[in-house]
Amino acid sequence: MDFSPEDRKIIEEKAEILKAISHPVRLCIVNGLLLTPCCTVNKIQSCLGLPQSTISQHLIRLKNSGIVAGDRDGTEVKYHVINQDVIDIINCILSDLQSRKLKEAVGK
Amino acid sequence: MDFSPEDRKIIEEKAEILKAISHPVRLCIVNGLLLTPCCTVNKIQSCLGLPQSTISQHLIRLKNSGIVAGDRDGTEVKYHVINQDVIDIINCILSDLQSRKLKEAVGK
DNA sequence: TTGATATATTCAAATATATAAATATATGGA
DNA sequence: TCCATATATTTATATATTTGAATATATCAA
Repeated sequence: MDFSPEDRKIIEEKAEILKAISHPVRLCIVNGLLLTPCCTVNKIQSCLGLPQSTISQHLIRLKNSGIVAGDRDGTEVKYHVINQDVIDIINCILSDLQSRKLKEAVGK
Repeated sequence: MDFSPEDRKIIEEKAEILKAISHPVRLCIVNGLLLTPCCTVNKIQSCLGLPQSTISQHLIRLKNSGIVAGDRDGTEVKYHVINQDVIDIINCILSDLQSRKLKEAVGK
């Protein structure tokens, strides 16, 4: 168990990704964006019931970490997840919650 | 995309796990413990070249988050990973690094 | 241009985290 | 018991993060 500078760099990059999704609000946002891609800030805000600036700041954090990307559509910006590690991690640890959500969606 | 209190609780718990492994030193420790289980604090310390108290504190953080457990063996304490989510996540995002390490180990 | 809506940015305050030296505790052997 | 080794805890300091109000910007329509 010994790490080269290259190994350490990989570990630091992965740690940065984990840190970006390790906040409940951001994990919620990313999980939501996987279930319902192309949400706007407004939609996310009304789901989570937090101030607009708080949501915006979390989204920018996620964008700066390369986890989400936003496409402007008129006055709105639609976000979606672009990082495969994050997709894998969430499919891994939130699969139960996700499949339950999908069932609910079908039930409607 | 709407979350019940139960969903939120799940998300908070998972976020807590992610946060615990989102620090480079702790990610390094956990990754190392998966490759080489039952390391002592001393061994981890000499691998990472950090003060003993720093390593100990990170290990305690990991223990308090339910990610590792330590077994005392005389004066030593041997740690290993006990959290399946964490095992899955690391197998997911550090598989390249891990398989390289395993090859190196075989090559010796 | 003006107004309405959506999103981003700035700012200050509160809170949390990371670090390492110093110290304390635990264990086993002489 | 006393000593050596290993690990845990305390403490102080530095740094980072989170929050939301206030403000700024962007886009479109009238």
